[in-house]
Amino acid sequence: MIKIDSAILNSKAFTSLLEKVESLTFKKGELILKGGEICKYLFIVENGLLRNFYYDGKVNDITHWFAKEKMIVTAPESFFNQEKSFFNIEAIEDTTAIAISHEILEQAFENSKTIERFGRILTTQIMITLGRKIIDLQTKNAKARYNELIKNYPDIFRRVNLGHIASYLGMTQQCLSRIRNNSVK
Amino acid sequence: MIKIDSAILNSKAFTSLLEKVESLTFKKGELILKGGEICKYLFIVENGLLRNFYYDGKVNDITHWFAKEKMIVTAPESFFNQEKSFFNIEAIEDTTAIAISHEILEQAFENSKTIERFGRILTTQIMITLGRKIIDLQTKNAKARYNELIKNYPDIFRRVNLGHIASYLGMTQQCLSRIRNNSVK
DNA sequence: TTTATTTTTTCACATAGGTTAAAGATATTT
DNA sequence: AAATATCTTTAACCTATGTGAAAAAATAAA
Repeated sequence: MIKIDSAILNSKAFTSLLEKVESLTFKKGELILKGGEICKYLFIVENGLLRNFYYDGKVNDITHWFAKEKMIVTAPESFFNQEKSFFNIEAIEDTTAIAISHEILEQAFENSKTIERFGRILTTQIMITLGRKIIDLQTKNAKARYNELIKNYPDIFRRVNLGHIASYLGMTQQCLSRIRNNSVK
Repeated sequence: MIKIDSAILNSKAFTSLLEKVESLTFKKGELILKGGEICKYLFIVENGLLRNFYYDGKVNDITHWFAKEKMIVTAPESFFNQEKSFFNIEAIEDTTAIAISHEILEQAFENSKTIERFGRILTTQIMITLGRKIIDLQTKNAKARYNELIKNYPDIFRRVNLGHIASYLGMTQQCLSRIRNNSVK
């Protein structure tokens, strides 16, 4: 989960970029991007909650990340390289999001060193966040990962169903349920 | 493991950046960065092999990534934000690496839109690579992760001891040994 | 070469978390 | 409010991988 710094959101270069982009609305449950399609947009959530997820080849869909207010979500590989997407994106709540198209963003990168810089800083922060998630998966057990999430994003538990949270945390829903009922240390 | 595109390495802006930076040499086994220190350099390996790793709080050291020729390694959080490092970096072979200091790189970002762009594209690719690693950890079993690595980086197995590879793959050395001896499907 | 050190394998046993199935809860629709 | 669908918990059982300890093999040092 990556939050965009307010200083960036409010900067001149960024607000002038935002003038050129659409704000889209989605209804709860709406599938915004389907795996196999090319992801046209990078979304910055204004209100609501989006998630991107994929299928593990078997039955399950696995949440890769959530994006609530001021957070960013896209299908990274698909959006930045304009190739078919492995990920799906869906609205978990009624959502309005700024939708920056690949074309507009590439243009902005070309034209503005400041935006290019924002892009670099943003991807750097995402890189760091993903690195932390790898470390958590490799060193923490299910209970500890749960505790971490509830500490940092308690509101997620009010807004998202537990199945999505479980897969985000790298465990089954039954395992999460066990943990929540303290039948696990 | 992130390889820098040759087109970038050979570009004018990049070669002029490289004129300003040092090339350092390390002996096999040398600890280049120790956890708790601030990481001064981003390394691009010319010859040899580096790895960055961390301690899991218990006994084990866990390899986070390897960097062989043309690959890049640093302690991302520490280097980019100039804070204390969670990671260590060590030389697994005698190594020469281009060492780009934070100061020089920040200057280059300021002065050159092209370098800024390289930075953004590089962090974007790292972001995508780390995303893939998360997916692998969540959806593939130990055997499948092993097969993936031996397919993509067979030379690693000749150059790195199996303990480091096992932790990189998110399993114990004993588990890796079992897999290699086909006592696991 | 012998000795010491490090790396890799092997084995018996333990366990966190997965699987399957079903029962309870909560929402949503009619 | 009844009926239907969705979400969450519970429980019994299973399995992939971890743990600890030791043997075997490989590598380095004396």
